[in-house]
Amino acid sequence: MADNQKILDPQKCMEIGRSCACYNLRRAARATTRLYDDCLKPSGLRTTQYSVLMAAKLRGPITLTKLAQITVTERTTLTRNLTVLEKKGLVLIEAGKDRRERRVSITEQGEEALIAAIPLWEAAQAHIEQGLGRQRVGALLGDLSAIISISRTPSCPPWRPGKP
Amino acid sequence: MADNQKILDPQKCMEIGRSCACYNLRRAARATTRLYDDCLKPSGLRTTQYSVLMAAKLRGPITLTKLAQITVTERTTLTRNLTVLEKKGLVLIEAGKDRRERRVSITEQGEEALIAAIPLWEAAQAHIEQGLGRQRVGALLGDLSAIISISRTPSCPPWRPGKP
DNA sequence: AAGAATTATGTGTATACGCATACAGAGTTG
DNA sequence: CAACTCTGTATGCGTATACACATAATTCTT
Repeated sequence: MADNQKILDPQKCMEIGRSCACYNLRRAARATTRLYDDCLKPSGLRTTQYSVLMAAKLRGPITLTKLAQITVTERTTLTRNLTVLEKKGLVLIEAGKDRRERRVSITEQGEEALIAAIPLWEAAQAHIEQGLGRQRVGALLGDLSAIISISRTPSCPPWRPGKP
Repeated sequence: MADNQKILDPQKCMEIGRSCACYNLRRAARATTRLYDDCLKPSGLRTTQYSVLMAAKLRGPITLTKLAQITVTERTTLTRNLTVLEKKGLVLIEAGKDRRERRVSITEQGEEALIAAIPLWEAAQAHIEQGLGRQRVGALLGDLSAIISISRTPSCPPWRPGKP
């Protein structure tokens, strides 16, 4: 089987499009984001903001880097996402003992925003669970966790040059 | 069960964070995107660009709106994504008979980019399939398709005001 | 055929995302 | 303590995402 074909086999392309984990995860993420964003609209929060806020609530005062690891977000992305929440007064960002650190915590106003958002989130989540079935949703969540772990494992060596 | 609590139950928050379909889909999408982007790096294509290019290849000359539906992307987002590919000379965008339409097709250079990218994509995909198992990947793909359909179904009525 | 409704697309604005790079504080070593 | 390294963040840049709104071309109505 010659790997480096000069001509693109339509059959193969079809199969690639159908089976690509990343493509389909991104499509599904976009679709669900629109649903959740739409449901959350009355709260003034977007899904991303809701998620970060919830993580800040749960993990209490936490450093940027740790919060980024939990949410599988680039540190630099999280920095800017948090800026939005800080401007809205929903989170507090302050220096820790180690003055390099920035510790994130939820504010009173942030908690109120969450309280308002939770029933809206429940509607979106219920829509998914009713459509797919709770069991399948559970299986999906397990697969997603596994996918995250696997994606973080830096195999795929020939194409991950790293730092020489 | 009082729905509108004044206090956030940590237990409940934990459960929400663990079970939110959107949050976990987005996390997984970010994780896989980094893996695929990393593998695709030698080709000069990002995952998004690779996917759009592949769709353009498969669907031949196709209008923006239809391509947007297939890729589950906002039309306006796709417009800008295509601009990047057009600047690189990988796609051609031209008016159709109906002069409102913009028809997208892949160029010769675009096909060459795909040919170079496919083995890199295969490495990323193989990494996922080896880690999760082909069967579980298959189940996941099915769930993702279902999630997309469900998310597009505009139930969730009280929170989708629509146009009055 | 003039006007209305519909369809296909583009722009302004704002958020979300991440790589490369820079910098500042903390720890380590001579 | 000076120099080096390591760690935690921030900034510059470019791409990705989508809503609200605007525009142009087609189709429908009367």
